Parts: sequence; C-alpha cells; structure tokens
Amino acid sequence: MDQPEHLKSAGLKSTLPRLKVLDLFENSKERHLSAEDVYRQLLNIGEDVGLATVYRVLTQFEQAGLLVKHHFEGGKSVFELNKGDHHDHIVCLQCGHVEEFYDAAIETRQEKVAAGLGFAIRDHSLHIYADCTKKKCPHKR
Amino acid sequence: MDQPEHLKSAGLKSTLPRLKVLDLFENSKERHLSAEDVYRQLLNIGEDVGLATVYRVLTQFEQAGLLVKHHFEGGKSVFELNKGDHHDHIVCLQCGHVEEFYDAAIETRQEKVAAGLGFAIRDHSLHIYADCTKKKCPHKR
DNA sequence: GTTACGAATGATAATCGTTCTCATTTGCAT
DNA sequence: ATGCAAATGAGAACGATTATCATTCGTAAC
Repeated sequence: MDQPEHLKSAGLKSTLPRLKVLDLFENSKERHLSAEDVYRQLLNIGEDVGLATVYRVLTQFEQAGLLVKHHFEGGKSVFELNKGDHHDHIVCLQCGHVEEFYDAAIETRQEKVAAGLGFAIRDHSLHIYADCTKKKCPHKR
Repeated sequence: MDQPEHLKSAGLKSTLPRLKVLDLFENSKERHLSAEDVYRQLLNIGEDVGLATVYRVLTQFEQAGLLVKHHFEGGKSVFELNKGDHHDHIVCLQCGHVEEFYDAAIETRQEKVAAGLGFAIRDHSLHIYADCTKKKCPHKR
C-alpha cells in the first residue's frame, strides 16, 4: 500500500478521494474506466464523492503519470493505470471490452513513416475496432 | 460537376445546403473540416445555412460513403472526402495540420495481430501526434 | 494536540460539441 | 401549377467535461 508515496512524489496531498480513486484502479476487474464508471463505483462503495472531484483527480493523475487516458469511439474518455509499457488497443464491437496489444514491427514502422515525413512522434494512438471471431464472444458481459 | 448524381445514387434529394457542403469539400484547401468549419465557411460565402443542417448533412454523407469521419484529440470530429483509399493520419502539434500516410506493413501487421487475438477487424484508426522537425514548421498558419 | 492557512472538495452553473423537436419551407413528381 | 413528403433552420435539449465558489480538510508550525 504505497499509494501515499505515489501521491506525494507527484506533489499531491494524500486526500481521501484521491486514495479511493487510486485504490479503485488497482483493485478493479476492468482496467479501463471512465470518469462516470469511477464515480458510480465509488458511490456504490458508499464513498460520498463528487463527480467534479473525480474528473479533477483523474486529470491530475494523468498529468502526474499515474494514469493514461484514451479516447475511443463513443464520446467518453477512459483511464487506465500507467504500467509504463506502451500498448495499443483493440475494442470488441460486441461487448465493448478492451484488449491490449503491442507489436514492435508496427511501432518501428510508425517511427520510419513519421521521420520520412519530417515529424518527430510525441504520441500516437492505434485503435482497432473488431468483431470477435469465436462462436460466442468470450467478453460478453 | 456530377454532384447531383452522387446525391441521387445515395437516395438524397439534391438540395441547396447539400450541394454547397459537397462543393466546399471538393474545392476547399483544407481536406479535413469540422462541422463548425463547414458552417462558418458557408456563412462567409453568404449561404444562410443552419448548424443543425450541417451536422445532419455531414452525417448523411458519411453514411452514404461520400465522406469519412475522424476523431482526433481535442473534442471535435473532422470529415474528409472519401477517395476510396484508406490512410492514417499524422497531426502536427504546432499548427494542427493533418497529413495523410499509408503503410502496407502496418496494415498487414494489424490484421495479423487482430487475427492472433481472435478478432476480425471492422475498422481502425491510427493517429500520430508529432512535432515537425524542420526549422520552421511549414504548416504554420 | 491546537492552530492556521492554503489546498482540496462538492454542489451547481457553465461550456462545448452534437442531436433533437417542430413549425416552416423546399424539391420534385404529378 | 399543385401537393406532399422530405429537408431545413431556430432553438431547445443533451451528455461529457470544466469552471466557480463557499465550505471542509490536510498538514506543517507552534
């Protein structure tokens, strides 16, 4: 339970809402949570937190490098714990489940292409939207 | 000027707003336009069109396959003429200019990765956000 | 332990992009 | 020309997110 250190090193006071949000991400089944998800789950746990605070905390955590933010189709942003490893996402169109993957070949090709066009990559996002090919979608919720 | 045919074959009446929007995309310097962009430019031309209509028309054109929609960081969606060729995008962080590219190796790797995970790709988006490496950004506006 | 002060919170209003509603207008087949 | 469904425009409504601001909390100094 070294959460307070995480917060401290990020220059953030160790407050109740912040600890609860961090805890949620570290113990939740679903790695990818939207602000609304976090808000609802905290209310369910009995935590009396405001939606505005959730948004603020998520943004602070993202800037502190604790979380990473992604924007998939469908309006709302989702956050996930930053494990330090870059990866891309494949989204199941049936159930919305998000799977992660990393492909070195794709990464290096991107660098090559960008360099060839005279750009230095600062960030990138690759989102694949797909149907599960198994008989019954194993991600159905 | 075969726009009416485009519309007709899409089952859309050939109305003034629709023709103006199509015309804008075919003659605009910037390939990627948001709804707001289209709206403003039409007003500048003296066309008295409503924002709601612009949104409706853009959506219809997308469904008809005339336009393609993209969602970059920063909230708003942009549309571009559908030339039938898939391509990805690199966005200049300095000026917001969008450059297009296509890399066969990346495409095939994506298919492989998705297949390996048990998915059939329906759609995907690869957005690279980068700094221009030339002394002065040639895209500065 | 109190105290004090700035940072953090929560309720709510505001904003932004987008969609919906509905009365009016338009395209087009007759 | 005429009629009617389709399309339009103004503005309301919407969902996600951000800003405002009075109140509460964390913590460092006493």
